[in-house]
Amino acid sequence: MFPIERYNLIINLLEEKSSMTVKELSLATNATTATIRRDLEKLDREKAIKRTHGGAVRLNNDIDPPFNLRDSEKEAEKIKIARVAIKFINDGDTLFFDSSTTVMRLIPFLSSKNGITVITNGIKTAFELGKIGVNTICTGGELTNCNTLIGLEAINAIEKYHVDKFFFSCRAVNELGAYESSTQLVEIKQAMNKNAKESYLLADSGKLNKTAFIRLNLNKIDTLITDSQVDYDWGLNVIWDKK
Amino acid sequence: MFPIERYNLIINLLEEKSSMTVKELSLATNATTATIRRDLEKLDREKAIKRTHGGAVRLNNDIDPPFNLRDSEKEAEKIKIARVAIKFINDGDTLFFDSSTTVMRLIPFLSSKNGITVITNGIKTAFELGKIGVNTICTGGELTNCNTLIGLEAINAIEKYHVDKFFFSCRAVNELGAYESSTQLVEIKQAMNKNAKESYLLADSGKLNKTAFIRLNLNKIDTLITDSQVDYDWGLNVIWDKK
DNA sequence: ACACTAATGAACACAAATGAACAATTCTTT
DNA sequence: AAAGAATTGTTCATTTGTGTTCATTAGTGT
Repeated sequence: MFPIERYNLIINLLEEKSSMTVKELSLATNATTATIRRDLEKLDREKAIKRTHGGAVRLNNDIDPPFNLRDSEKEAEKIKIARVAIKFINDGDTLFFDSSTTVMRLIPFLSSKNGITVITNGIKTAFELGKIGVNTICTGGELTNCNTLIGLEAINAIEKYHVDKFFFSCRAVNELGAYESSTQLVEIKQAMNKNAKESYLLADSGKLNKTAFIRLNLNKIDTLITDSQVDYDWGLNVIWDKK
Repeated sequence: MFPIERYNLIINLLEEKSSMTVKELSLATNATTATIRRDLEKLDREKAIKRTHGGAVRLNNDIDPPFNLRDSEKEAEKIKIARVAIKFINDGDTLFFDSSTTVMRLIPFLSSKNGITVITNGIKTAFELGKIGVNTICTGGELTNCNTLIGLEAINAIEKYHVDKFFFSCRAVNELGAYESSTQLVEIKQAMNKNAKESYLLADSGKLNKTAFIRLNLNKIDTLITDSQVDYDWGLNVIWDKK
């Protein structure tokens, strides 16, 4: 086995198991513990894994928990957007929410509304909605990123409901449409879009005029809400924070 | 368990429970109290938690009081039970978990297993499973208590899967069966019980010989796991924490 | 063919992590 | 306030993992 193969194997094993000892890795790769230690040192330097006394753990793992503090990125913009978006929600509305952090910023403003029902594929979104007593329905599905439910189960759940409004975000937007990073996310959003009377795309200005991996058609999107003035005419209703 | 994993576990537990004693943490992590004290000292220095006499509390005390309150009781018992229960889970098992906090105490011990898949109707349960990289499927449904998914949607999801083992808790147990506080919870648990080869009921000793609103038949329950010796013969396999 | 380099394993002194024991400290109860 | 209980910090021993050095092997370039 070549070194590179071993590195990949180690990374894959760690992705599956979240932590492994040097001994386990040595057994799995047919290399001595000395070699594994050298590998781990290198992979740690390259930030591919996290070295620990006795073995290594996956990195990706602990980025998530401090959710409240974590996504300080574009926080102000997201709140601005939420303050605009909340004006489109009326008492008694039924809503689809995607699992994005931008849409989550709407939740605090929802407590002033009455009789709202939200269907979402975001676990944290559901949790936060539940906390403030909003009538919440969660789609089923497989969990990714500790947060988002995807797959057939999720799509089926979404297709059962027909709602008034769909609020969602994306990775990038341009005149051709909105972009996402995986087909599975696109499927979810298209299913929600299809079964909503109106759709609202929430995207901070940093996402405008960019692309990402896969496109989501904008056909039925009524309104793009963003945080600063835009001049493009993309054939849809564009609203931004005026102040 | 590596030190880093233990640190994360401590922080996660505190995030959920707002305060834990050194003893409880020692049970939960399989480390002696001396080690926990050293950990807490370190985590306090790093401002990740707040050390107190007898244990530790979390720093940002602003999140989800309702869920925490109910759950602060019987912590040590729940962890004891989890330590017994984990022995029944093997690599590659497929599992149903209910949304109880008792079953959640199993999660930290799951990271040492390989190829586990869990289907749950608990949002927090799903979230915690996702964090440690366990393959997780969430049922859909209506959200209650910020945590539990119920209703037809949840039942339908459960009925699609046939698993090896079902782990659950309840409000009370006696010789006639297990009791729950609502019919909807009973429906969920019966659906899971039906589609699992083996079922394990986790109940602290305070729940034994009590009743609650509605009964769940014990027919297919193989094993009751509890935290102290019991003398009753209820015609099922009863296991308790020996030490 | 030759010198050179990368990769690996083996050996070993050193360091980290932990548990156990116990005196000192802090909390609780009366 | 004093006695008793619980928790803590400290020290010590043990286990386990680590980094380093050295020798060997196999591949690379001239």
